[in-house]
Amino acid sequence: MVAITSTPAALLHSTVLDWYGANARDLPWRAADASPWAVMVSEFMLQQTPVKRVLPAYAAWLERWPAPADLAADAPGEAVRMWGRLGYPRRALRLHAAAVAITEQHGGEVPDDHPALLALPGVGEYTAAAVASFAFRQRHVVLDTNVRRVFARAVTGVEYPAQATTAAERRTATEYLPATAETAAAWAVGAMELGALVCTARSPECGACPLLRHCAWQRAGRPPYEGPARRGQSYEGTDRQVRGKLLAVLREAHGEVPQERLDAVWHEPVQRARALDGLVADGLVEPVAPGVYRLPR
DNA sequence: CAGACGTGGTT
DNA sequence: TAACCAAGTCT
Repeated sequence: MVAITSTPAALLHSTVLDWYGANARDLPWRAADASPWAVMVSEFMLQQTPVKRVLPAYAAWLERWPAPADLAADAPGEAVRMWGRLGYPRRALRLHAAAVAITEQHGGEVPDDHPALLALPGVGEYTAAAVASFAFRQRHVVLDTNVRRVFARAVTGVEYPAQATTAAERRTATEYLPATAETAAAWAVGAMELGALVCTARSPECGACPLLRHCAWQRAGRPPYEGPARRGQSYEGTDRQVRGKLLAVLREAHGEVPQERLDAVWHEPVQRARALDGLVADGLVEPVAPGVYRLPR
């Protein structure tokens, strides 16, 4: 049902809420019994990693560590190992550090206020708002890449948002933030879902979009993106690739690894050494003796 | 604040 | 195929 409303924002809200009610995916972190910790785990994993790849890792993680204290009691290296091939393994380290902070400073319960969430390792503006909104049903601007794209198109009338989040975007998102907490929380997840399923980056399904008639980009004739080339993420031959190969060996080793096993993953010694040093500096790898390494204890 | 930071799927 | 994209954070 669509509510009779008087403002454009309220119309947008009810339209998206109705659409979400009929089209939302049945994701485990949205289940009624998903704990705040489960929501937080999902948010860490979903930072730059697609839902499909997160699903199995999320289930395995929570089975092993159902509460923050469970993870905090384990070695950070175990978090890195469980992270598997989700990518950006520093997130695993930060999630472990967040679990320690929650255990030591918050009695083992994920804090429910935004500033406390923001103070946790690996929790930035988006994740703090997302956990506060999804887990605690609070009223926050939840501005991720999906919501930014929906705003860019439906409100601003351009195909893509700027590379970095601008003050203008935050202003727009704040203007459109529903007044009540429950509606704001529903709007946050609904706008994200719309961006993820319909208003997608590559080929949006405008024909199936509930905002078709309200969309400024549509009204403007869907003009193509004009800004500077959106820089790709080159990977082949980068330190990141070497780090990934090194860490993969450590993850699968379940113990100490001699230098020669690491040397085998990359031919170029200078870059290889730089990558390994970087992993050590980041705390992802621990030197135990000259020429011997392992995941952090 | 631009750039670093993994990995795999899609176009 | 190379480029782009995926619920970002940190420095």
